[in-house]
Amino acid sequence: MAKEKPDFGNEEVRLKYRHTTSHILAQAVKKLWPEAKLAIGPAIADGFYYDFDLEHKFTDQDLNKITKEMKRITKAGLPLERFELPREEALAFMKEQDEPYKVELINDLPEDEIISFYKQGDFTDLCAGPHMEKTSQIKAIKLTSVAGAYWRGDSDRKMLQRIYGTCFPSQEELDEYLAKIEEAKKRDHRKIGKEMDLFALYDEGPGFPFFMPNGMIIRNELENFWREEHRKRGYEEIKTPLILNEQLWHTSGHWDHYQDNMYFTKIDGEDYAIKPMNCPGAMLAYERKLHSYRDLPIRMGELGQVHRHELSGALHGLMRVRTFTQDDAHIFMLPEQTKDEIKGVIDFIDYVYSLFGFKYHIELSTRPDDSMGSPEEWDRAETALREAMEEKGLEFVINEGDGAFYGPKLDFHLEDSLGRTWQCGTIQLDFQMPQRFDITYIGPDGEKHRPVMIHRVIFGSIERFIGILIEHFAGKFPLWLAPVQVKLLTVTEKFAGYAEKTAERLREAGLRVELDIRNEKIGYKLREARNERCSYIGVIGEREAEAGTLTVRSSKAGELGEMPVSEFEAKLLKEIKDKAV
RNA sequence: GCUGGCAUAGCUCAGCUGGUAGAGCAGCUGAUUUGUAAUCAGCAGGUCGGGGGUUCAAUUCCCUCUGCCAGCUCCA
Repeated sequence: MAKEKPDFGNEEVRLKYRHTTSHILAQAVKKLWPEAKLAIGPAIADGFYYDFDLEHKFTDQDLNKITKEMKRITKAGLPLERFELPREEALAFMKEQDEPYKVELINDLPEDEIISFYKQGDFTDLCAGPHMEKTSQIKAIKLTSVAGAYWRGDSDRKMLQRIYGTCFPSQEELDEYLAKIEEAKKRDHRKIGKEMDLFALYDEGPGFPFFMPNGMIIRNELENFWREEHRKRGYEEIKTPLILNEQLWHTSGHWDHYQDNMYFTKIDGEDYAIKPMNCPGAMLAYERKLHSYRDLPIRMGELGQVHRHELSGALHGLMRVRTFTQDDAHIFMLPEQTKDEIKGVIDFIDYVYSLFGFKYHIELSTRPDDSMGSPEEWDRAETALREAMEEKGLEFVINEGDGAFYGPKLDFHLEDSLGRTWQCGTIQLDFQMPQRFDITYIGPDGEKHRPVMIHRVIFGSIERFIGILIEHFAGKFPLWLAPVQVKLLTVTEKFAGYAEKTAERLREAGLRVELDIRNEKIGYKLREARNERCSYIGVIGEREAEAGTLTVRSSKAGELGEMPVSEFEAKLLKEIKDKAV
């Protein structure tokens, strides 16, 4: 029975397979360290893990030892047998086994839940299942790492040891997976950022990235694009200060709800804060004058640099930093304009992400524990976001309790090279700030009314977005973003004159051109130019100098052969104009 | 912040159980004038992340701080 290879294309089968392997991991650990206490061990996206509470710290050698024991268990071909117990017996059983975490899990199960166990050989685990029939169905196992993880994901609880692993129905598939991970690591934006000299982080400023000339090119192009697209969509742009006085942050609610993430300073003995968000500044900008209902919606954009105190362990290249620039905007509108504005922003985000070929998923983050405002206001805001999504026919997952303290939000998540997702775009609906700042517009009735407000970003943070771009394109950026669009290489120094003239012409046309007229072999210069990920390489020798041509190679399309400079120039300008990827 | 690991030249890395450091690439100098992924030679480059301790002697052992990596927590 069930001797055929499991269908790994089927998610249920895959999860079942890996869940069974996590039980085998637990069995092996219990065999080697009987005093280990079992927590939980689910299957996850690319594998599985199991959490243990154990005095002994697992080492890499231990992982090898455990793997050996796991292989012994799979060879033994133990059947997995399910059985159920009434609540009291289940508790007694786990108490007898001295598994306090399992006891806690059982205690927290709903009254009417059937409590089931799976037994393989001398090992039994509390588990809802399902599982494979026999341990021998598990073929290729790799334990990948050990890391700390809080019991029940609660940082106030004990930290356990988590062993991560993965498994496949064949060694070939496992090897293929591991090779893919190795490949993906080469796309790491921290590595490419260093290789292409885009940005740098120094011990002098952990989480405070420096942008180098090549990185600034990408950044400036993105910002130019951002301004142009916002202009088209009826946004105006402002810039608000980095430092504002303490009182403002009391008014906004940041003092009460966001203080742990803020930096503070004193000026002339008065308390000031460095802004962690741009909204309070935008509120002041809005209320500088009276607004008529005819003026709404007002879409006020700002490339606003914020500073947030992130925990040191959370920092990650450009993806998670302590200062970043949000491509922020605050939309002030009539209540009845809410849904259309939300839809407009959804379309805007989709337009930008699609331009780069990004895949993304959307989450609706709801009311957090520490929030401002009434449940009714939150319901109203969540409903508006939900309905806008539903009317657009878009799928989303609910991220319970992850909203901002002032309102719920739609989060747009992009993937890095290893498939980790990062929140980039977000649309947040806010009924709180308008009240707190008492901002108004004059309605048709001549009375003051309260506008509704949206906070939204498209890139999210320029820094994080650049990180995602680097990994997505592995440094081979679309031409319009590429730091070096063209590099001209001479075969010998004799052709330096023609090369310089050509470079001058292309620069004149607006292209970013570098020139390599060094006295080196063409193969050497070519190799260097390719390593620098120049978009186009133009080789210039005797033939080209005579014919007024270039021999062109594209970083994406390979050899393109010889072409007239005019044709080359037109081709590149079109590619830039089209923002081709 | 927490758990574990790591920190040697600009970069990538060697350096067994303690005896004050080495390679490749990059850089500089010279020669080579070259047609699609590395021409040759020479030179220079490091108080071995910071501080403290043990020792006759510490890059190596211990403590501590800082930073980095993976994960957790948190989040754009």
